[in-house]
Amino acid sequence: MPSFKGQYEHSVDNKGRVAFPARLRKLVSPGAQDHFTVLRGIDPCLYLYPMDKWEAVEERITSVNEYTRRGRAVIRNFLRYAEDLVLDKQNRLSLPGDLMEWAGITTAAIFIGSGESIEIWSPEKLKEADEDLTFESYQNLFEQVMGGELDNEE
Amino acid sequence: MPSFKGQYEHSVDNKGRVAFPARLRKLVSPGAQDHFTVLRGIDPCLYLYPMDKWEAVEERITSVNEYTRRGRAVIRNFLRYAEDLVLDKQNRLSLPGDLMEWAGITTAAIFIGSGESIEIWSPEKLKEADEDLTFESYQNLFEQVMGGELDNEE
DNA sequence: CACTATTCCCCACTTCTCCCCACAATGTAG
DNA sequence: CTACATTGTGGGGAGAAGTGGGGAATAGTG
Repeated sequence: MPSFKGQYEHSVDNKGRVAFPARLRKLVSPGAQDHFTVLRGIDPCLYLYPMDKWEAVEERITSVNEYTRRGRAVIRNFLRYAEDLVLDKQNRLSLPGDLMEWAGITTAAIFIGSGESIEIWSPEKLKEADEDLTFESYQNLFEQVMGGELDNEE
Repeated sequence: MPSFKGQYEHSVDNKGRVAFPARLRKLVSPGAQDHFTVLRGIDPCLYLYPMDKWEAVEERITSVNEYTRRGRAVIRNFLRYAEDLVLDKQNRLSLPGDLMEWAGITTAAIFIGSGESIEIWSPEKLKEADEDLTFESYQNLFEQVMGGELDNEE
């Protein structure tokens, strides 16, 4: 199954709806049935998982030790900002207001295909995050990925 | 399977379409089924991978840990400038507008067979790159890379 | 129960993508 | 040299994708 890839900007209408990019839709497994889960990311953006990929994430989170305060804190703060979504008949998503606000998304959103999941950024926040992404750092990144020095910690 | 080789210039029409060189098409494995992935290169050009070759790249990228900010950044910034393409019925590619713009491709594109992949250059950028690399310095480079220190870094 | 707010389906319109047709240029076989 | 196939190039047009708004059904509130 091919990874999500590419970046696509779409406008958010005043009802909080965003078109889900058609190119990405073609990469969603039919098994996901237009069902997704969004949640806060560890960067200032939202993560969007199609249903079938989300199941793996749930397995990961349920494997966290729930009998420590650290473990409970992670579980609590991970899942409390997660929400299930379904595409409407026009292939749009209604992003929850609190998540949009947290991610700084107002009139436009940028979808970035990131392998197993999709990131949703406000254009402004993405621009900030991109300030330390020069062409040179992209070249280094490229060499890492293609060239072989990928330890799984990276 | 033979390596991609040779160089072919084709015009880009005002819909962003470029003919895929017939000579190269004959070298694409039937398993690729006219499917390709383009992405930014580490020189100011685009890289084009037939599907069967690209799959190995995806395997590498999906092995990166997606639960760290560093890993996320690697995945995001690598895949966001990549896009899947399919040849149309006239054996043409529709290059994405943002990638064309980044590579400076407007009315013409030069395909360069490069082993496992194909490079796509704007004629202007290629000329600049050629001017930076005289034949003499190419001779030295060639000897270094091919003749001697064959570590996988170069 | 009445009132408000929200959700989501449907419709309308614009833009874009891609299929199809056409044709010129090049290559190939007899 | 001629006949025919392949390749490269361009454009028209059907259908898909993106965007916005009206309005019915649903849920939340006092």
